[in-house]
Amino acid sequence: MTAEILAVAGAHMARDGAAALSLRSIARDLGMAPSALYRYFDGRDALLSALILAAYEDLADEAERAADEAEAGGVAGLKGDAERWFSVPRALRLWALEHPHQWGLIFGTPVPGYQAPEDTVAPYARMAVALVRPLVTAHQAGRLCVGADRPPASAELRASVAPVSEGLFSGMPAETALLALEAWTTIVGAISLEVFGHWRNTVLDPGLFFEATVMDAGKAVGLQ
Amino acid sequence: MTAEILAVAGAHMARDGAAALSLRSIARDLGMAPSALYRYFDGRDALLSALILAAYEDLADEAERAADEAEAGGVAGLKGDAERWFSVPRALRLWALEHPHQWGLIFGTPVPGYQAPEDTVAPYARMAVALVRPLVTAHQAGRLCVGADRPPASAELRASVAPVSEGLFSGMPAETALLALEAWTTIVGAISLEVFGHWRNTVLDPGLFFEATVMDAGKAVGLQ
DNA sequence: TACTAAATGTGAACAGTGTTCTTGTCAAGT
DNA sequence: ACTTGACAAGAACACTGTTCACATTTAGTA
Repeated sequence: MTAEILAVAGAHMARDGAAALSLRSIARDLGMAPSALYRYFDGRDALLSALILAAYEDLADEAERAADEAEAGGVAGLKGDAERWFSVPRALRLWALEHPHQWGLIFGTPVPGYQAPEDTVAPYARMAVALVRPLVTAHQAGRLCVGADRPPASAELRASVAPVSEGLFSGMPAETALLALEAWTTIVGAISLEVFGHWRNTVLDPGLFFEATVMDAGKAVGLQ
Repeated sequence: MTAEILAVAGAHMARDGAAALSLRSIARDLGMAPSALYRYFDGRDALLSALILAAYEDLADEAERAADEAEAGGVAGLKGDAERWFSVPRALRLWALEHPHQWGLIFGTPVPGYQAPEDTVAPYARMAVALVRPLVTAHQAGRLCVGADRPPASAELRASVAPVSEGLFSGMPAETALLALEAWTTIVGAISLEVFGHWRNTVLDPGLFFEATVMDAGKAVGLQ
């Protein structure tokens, strides 16, 4: 039953966005009284939180699926490093284009009266390791030439990215973590700008631009 | 009177966010009846549109002020190219941190029932030229070494960024426009990720990370 | 079988919202 | 003196989230 409520709530969200989510309209679609929903969720905010969590999980699943598929292409190099690197960002972008409102739920304006529950850090981490997996495999194969002409990062900067450096890139130079974070920043920025409609009359082929952007970011991290 | 309404509406927005903006509460603060507001704005959406436009203008003013100040430091090179390049992004970030809700209004989830009016393209363009000004001055001084080791962009890709290439970088290689757009993507991504709270337990010093990110992006465009 | 207790759903009510419409007032201009 | 317009108020309508008291069903157990 909880799942059924979540399903129709998700459908409403996908069609009208989070701001227009109405408990009464969901109840109408389910043939129930509005107050009946309170047996399963204590209020609109809780329902929205559940939807946000579901969006995180869905996006993380998508990222992992893309990473798995890229690795299945042959870690040895049947697919190039660049191609593997691109697969997760492409999957994220396609997911975002298919589910713009859910993307906005995760990376857009935070919804008021809602602070990210601890449950979102798990899917967020899954997404991060999926994105990063091609980088560490390339590093283990000795094909990641870090910081071509980049001066070494300061101690403060290295300390600032320590969580990522130690969590995702242990045993690798801190500059790699820094540059990977910058790549992540660029990827999220590119998808958000496109999904939120900022490329109008600016970037005529967002898909092409996205590919070039992600590839340049990958090169900056050390991929060739 | 219209200005007065906008003022208290802006105050409400800055405190509670756009989703919580209430016509009745604004009317209460003004000592008026809610219906009286309809003399000046035809509905909540129109008022929100005015606030969005005001946010665009404010942000563009800030960017231009920063660019002017950077140039006043001496175009000849009293300030370095890198320092000039960083000044506008820093101003954007500080503005966003001071006005997180207005930043969300511009670069966050699009508000439903609102499509960007034509009026926003003017401030958006002002912001773009302010950001780009240090790049073109560096180019004119012959200090912009474009695409160090980057292979030339394909014809389709160059065509895709033609609006920016011809509008902001006329007479300069299309790769510069592409890389500047990528830098813009990174800047917006970095600010949004920080303002929307995604650096929690990830980037410990967002200011430091932002500076490094923008500098790396500038170097990618050809600054040294 | 009879009783209990939990689970589930209903309906009315309250406070709040955006919006519209009718009415009223007040000031300026012929 | 009369009209026109701007400005504001108030009531009303259709919504919204939320709470509460009350039914109804279901399952488990003495």
